[in-house]
Amino acid sequence: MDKVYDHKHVESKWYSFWEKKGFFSPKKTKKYFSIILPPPNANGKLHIGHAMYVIEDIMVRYHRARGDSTLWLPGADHAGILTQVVYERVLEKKGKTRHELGREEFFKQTYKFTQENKKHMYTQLRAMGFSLDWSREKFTLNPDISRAVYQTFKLLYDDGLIYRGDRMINWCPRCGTVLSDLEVNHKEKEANLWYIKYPIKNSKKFVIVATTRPETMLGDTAVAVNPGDAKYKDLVGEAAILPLLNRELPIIADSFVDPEFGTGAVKVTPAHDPNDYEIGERHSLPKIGVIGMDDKMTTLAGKYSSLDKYAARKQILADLENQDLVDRVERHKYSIGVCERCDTVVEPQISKQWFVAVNKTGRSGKNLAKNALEAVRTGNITIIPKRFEKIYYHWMENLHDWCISRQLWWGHQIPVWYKGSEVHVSVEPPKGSGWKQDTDTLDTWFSSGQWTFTALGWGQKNFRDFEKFYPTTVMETGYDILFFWVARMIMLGLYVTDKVPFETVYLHGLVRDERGQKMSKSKNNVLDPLDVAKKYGADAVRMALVFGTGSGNDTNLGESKIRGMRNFTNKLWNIGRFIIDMAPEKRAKTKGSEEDKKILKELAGIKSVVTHGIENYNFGIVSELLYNFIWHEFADNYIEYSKTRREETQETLEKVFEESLRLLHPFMPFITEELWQRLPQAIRKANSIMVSDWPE
RNA sequence: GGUCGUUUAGCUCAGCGGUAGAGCGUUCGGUUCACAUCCGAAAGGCCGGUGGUUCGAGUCCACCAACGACCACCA
Repeated sequence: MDKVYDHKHVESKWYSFWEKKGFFSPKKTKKYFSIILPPPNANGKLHIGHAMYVIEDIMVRYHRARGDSTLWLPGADHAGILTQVVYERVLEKKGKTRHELGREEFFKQTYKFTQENKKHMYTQLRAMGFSLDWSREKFTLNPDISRAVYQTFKLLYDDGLIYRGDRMINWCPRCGTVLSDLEVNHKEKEANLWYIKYPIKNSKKFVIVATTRPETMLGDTAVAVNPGDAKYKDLVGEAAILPLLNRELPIIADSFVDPEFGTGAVKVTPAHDPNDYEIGERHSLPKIGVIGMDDKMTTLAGKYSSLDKYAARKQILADLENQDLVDRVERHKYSIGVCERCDTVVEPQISKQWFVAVNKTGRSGKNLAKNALEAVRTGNITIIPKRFEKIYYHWMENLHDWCISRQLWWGHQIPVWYKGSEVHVSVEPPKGSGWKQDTDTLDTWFSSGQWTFTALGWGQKNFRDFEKFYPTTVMETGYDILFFWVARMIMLGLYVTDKVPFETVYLHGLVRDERGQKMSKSKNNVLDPLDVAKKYGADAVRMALVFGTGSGNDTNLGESKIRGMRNFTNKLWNIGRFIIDMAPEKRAKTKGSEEDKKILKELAGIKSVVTHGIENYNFGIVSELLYNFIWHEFADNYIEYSKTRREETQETLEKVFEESLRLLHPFMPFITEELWQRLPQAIRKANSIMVSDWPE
């Protein structure tokens, strides 16, 4: 054995050994343990956050050693809007647009793009040592998955829980699609608040309204005041004249209006503001769309039509100034919605879209949000750390209907066909001619929300895995997608299968750089998991990611920590060298000295602590204790002690080392396998540490 | 506006009721004898602040402060 451990000669060798032996597939035993890998987006390579999958690998390797029928199922996500945006950027560099390619060709190219990324990502997952069952690999856009997703759509539709309607939605003018509320980020901004004078009909007086968006005034259909506002009491029922267009606007009373804000009078634009939309509904106001889906003013905007909305704003303000209708301007902080994927300012629009009625009880008696809340409240699903349960409740209790249609080309096309006024919802296209399929695609989270059961074969030809491994045992993912994904999986899982999709949700934190800053290319602080794995070994990277971390908290990771863990691999290696390479020729019976008793007692203690720790998701502590035991108890104390009496300590050395390797294997699979294989055959009870029993 | 989290050694973080911990860094001393990716020793903390509960509190409770995150339809 070399003096220094070289992971390069070890890691890839063992991974292909395990894979060839079929160790990643579940054995047939009574107890099941399953985790569905949160599918990484197939539009790039893996980042350090994905390396957190190591937590899943630890659980999976542990349960395999416990003898459970253990499945860890890999897959990749087509990631609808994000992938479309990414591939559009690829096209942009070639000076092309998706419209030049056309829908079919764009889809074809994007598909190819994702398959290439996928292949590369899978290589990366293997390099990290993740013991995934590749024979069951799935892609969210596979035809069989698509069929299953269509079945769910139909179930919900037939149950009255999916509907199509004109609603106020978030529109991204850049992406050209509707976004769900979750896909809109709110940014705090300081902007002008313009106070505009609206003349009162048959009077020389004005009512002054405040707005941050003067261009929307062209779509005003009322002025609203608070019903209890004495200052405007006499105006209610009167009319104001909309400047520039001279439209008559009723002055109405609505309790939404805050008498303390601005002037206490609000312009109402039902077509371009969610609150105004609500007011409009309550008072049956007309809705005049003056901003088009392309962010240019429509023909309803009169002389401003075809101007970009910001250009229109400028012009409108100038025109108002000329008529002396701008009372004053204040600086004002407000929050503005932007597209999560491209940062473009989102425009509220009224548009016909497909929605999931999350708060409604269907004919089946099921209610998505209610049932999903109950599952956690009753403890059928446990969320770790516990504080996220409260966050989950709060979100679920305030859910709005979920818009699931997207005007994208990349995704599952909506399984609805139209012919004239007929609407046909089904998995297969309807028979007969003249039917045209809906051109929209489904929100990517609508399909990934079903991943726990579609990936296991639900609704497909081979659903044996579903019968065995569903509900899955643990869902391990980042807390940042609790709403996007976890909540949707709970809703759809319960709805479709009548069972929880998983028993436990374990949420890990985000990986940040050494100083706690978010990793980003512009800051040049990005750690590529494969780069560091190449440099220090995947074992070291894995250990560094869990060592001394608390669940649900963000973890700061720098190269120095990984280096420290690499040093630990070297320590292990040299312990191995000492025990294996430099074994004494003869052995004597163990006398059972105080030192022997001490190390064996400590070993027994560490076994119990590690077992409990893994069962209770305390990976940070467990890894730290193992590290300290092996280095500071075993190496620094017992091995030092053994040096002067090798013959009578060799047996204990081997025993403690062998068991330590098995305990450490879920964390550092490669080096533990390598060293374990070098131990005397007599003390190894399997042909791989990966399939040997957990130390009892 | 609401909710949640964080605040412990120079840096990054564990610990969450019983005499202050780790990794990295720092200082001093070690070249045969597994490992300098090492060994031995040491310095360094009124565990954010103020009250309270307790025989006993980084550890539980209340309030405060700073930082961070998330949610939210105030023009």
